[in-house]
Amino acid sequence: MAVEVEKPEAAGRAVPEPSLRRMPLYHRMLKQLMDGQRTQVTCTEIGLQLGLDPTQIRKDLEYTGIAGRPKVGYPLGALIAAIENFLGWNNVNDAFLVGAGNLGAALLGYPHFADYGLNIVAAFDRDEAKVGLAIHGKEVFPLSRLVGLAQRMHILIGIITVPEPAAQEVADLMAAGGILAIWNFAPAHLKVPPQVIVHNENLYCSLASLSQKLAKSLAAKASDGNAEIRNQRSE
Amino acid sequence: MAVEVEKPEAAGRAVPEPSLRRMPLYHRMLKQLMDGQRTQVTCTEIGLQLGLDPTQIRKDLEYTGIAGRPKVGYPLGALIAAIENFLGWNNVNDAFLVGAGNLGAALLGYPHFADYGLNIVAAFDRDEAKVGLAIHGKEVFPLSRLVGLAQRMHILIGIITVPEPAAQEVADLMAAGGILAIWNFAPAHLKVPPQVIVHNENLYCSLASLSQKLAKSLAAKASDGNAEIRNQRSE
DNA sequence: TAGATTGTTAATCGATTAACAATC
DNA sequence: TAGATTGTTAATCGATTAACAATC
Repeated sequence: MAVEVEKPEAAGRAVPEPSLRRMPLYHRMLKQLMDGQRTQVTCTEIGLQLGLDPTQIRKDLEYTGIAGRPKVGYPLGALIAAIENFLGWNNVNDAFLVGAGNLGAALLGYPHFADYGLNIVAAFDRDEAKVGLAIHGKEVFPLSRLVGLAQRMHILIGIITVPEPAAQEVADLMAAGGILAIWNFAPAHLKVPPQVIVHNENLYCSLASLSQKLAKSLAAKASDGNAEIRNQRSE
Repeated sequence: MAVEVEKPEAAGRAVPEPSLRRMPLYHRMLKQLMDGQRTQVTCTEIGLQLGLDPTQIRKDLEYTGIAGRPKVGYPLGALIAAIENFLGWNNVNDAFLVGAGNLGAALLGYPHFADYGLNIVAAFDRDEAKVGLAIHGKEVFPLSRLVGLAQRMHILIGIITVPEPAAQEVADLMAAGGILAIWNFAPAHLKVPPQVIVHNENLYCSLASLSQKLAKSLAAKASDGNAEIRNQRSE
């Protein structure tokens, strides 16, 4: 007998990455409005504040399931709650961080991650000298204990802040420990099993984009300047 | 007399942001190949290694001005040089970093930024206790000296690693100091003059995207599991 | 030559933006 | 009512992917 498998409604249609990344911007702005005794907010207002198109915001907010009222806008409290619910900030995930160097320590000390669904419960490092230390209140364990502890504690999120050459090995350990989402700060292309989600936070990529734009803007300015000089001469 | 202003060729057609962000990935991979005595490389090969489409890579590489040869590929050394030149990594820009906290210190200690066109020459902080310290060899100056020093040293890049409430004020100081590109790590929407480029590196935005995907993937899995149970029952 | 790869043009896909009816 | 805003559909825009001739 052929069994009709229902399409899991949870899968639904994937939310566009840019929309996901704008959600926290809305959330922060709305929280600030909330402090000012407001109860309603319109897309026009959010757009003005954040420099975004109101239509785009309306479409983004639709993903959260909130309903607004024409001319009035969205109820502020309900909207904030809808965003938090949509992003899964209500059920906080425990996470392991591997690589207790400068950047790792900075993330361990990052404020308010818990408000954003992330709770870093422990750090790991290969360096014996770091093992046993507490950095911003999080204990550092030896790398050898990563797989076992991740399995036992049902850890789902791993953060990689090791140097590039060690990144793949750490990713392998995380996958072996049952971790399903990796936030990777090492400039490396990780190979992971298909069920594991990887998010690369490669600062060199961001920097490349910034510096290329700066170079281009300077070149344009220099060119404008030259044109101006030519124009003055020809007058 | 109406003067015909030539369109500055430097402006050209803007390079897509995704292409810019892939450049460093190519660069790193090619550098590694270079160590292995190779002299040529094809898009097929790069694509296989990085999990990208060869056609996309070919289009990206076209922006650097490199020319390849059918069946042979691109000359490795020339390609690396073309990428570096395209991204402006040959002329390194001096930068100021404001906010010598955890994250700021991590960036001050970030390795190889100079190889990627960025040279952080000084840090600034409002905290008197930090002023005068050297963090990873970079001296910390009081915030009050930012504008003057930026002007005198012709600094073009500013990095913001202060807490959110101070970010706008720091951006204003940077703009006043003649800085043209801001790499902003504070979760704030900065208002800057039109000539200033802002790149936001908001970790909460990345995290939101990651955790929402994880939540969705878990929901799908749970739903699959339920479907399986239903199927077993119906057999 | 045969076959793989480049360079380039066309088709597709997805996100943003515009248009507009419904409604408060 | 008049006018602003939501919700939704269509048009536009830009990036990715496919197709294919040129060529090594």
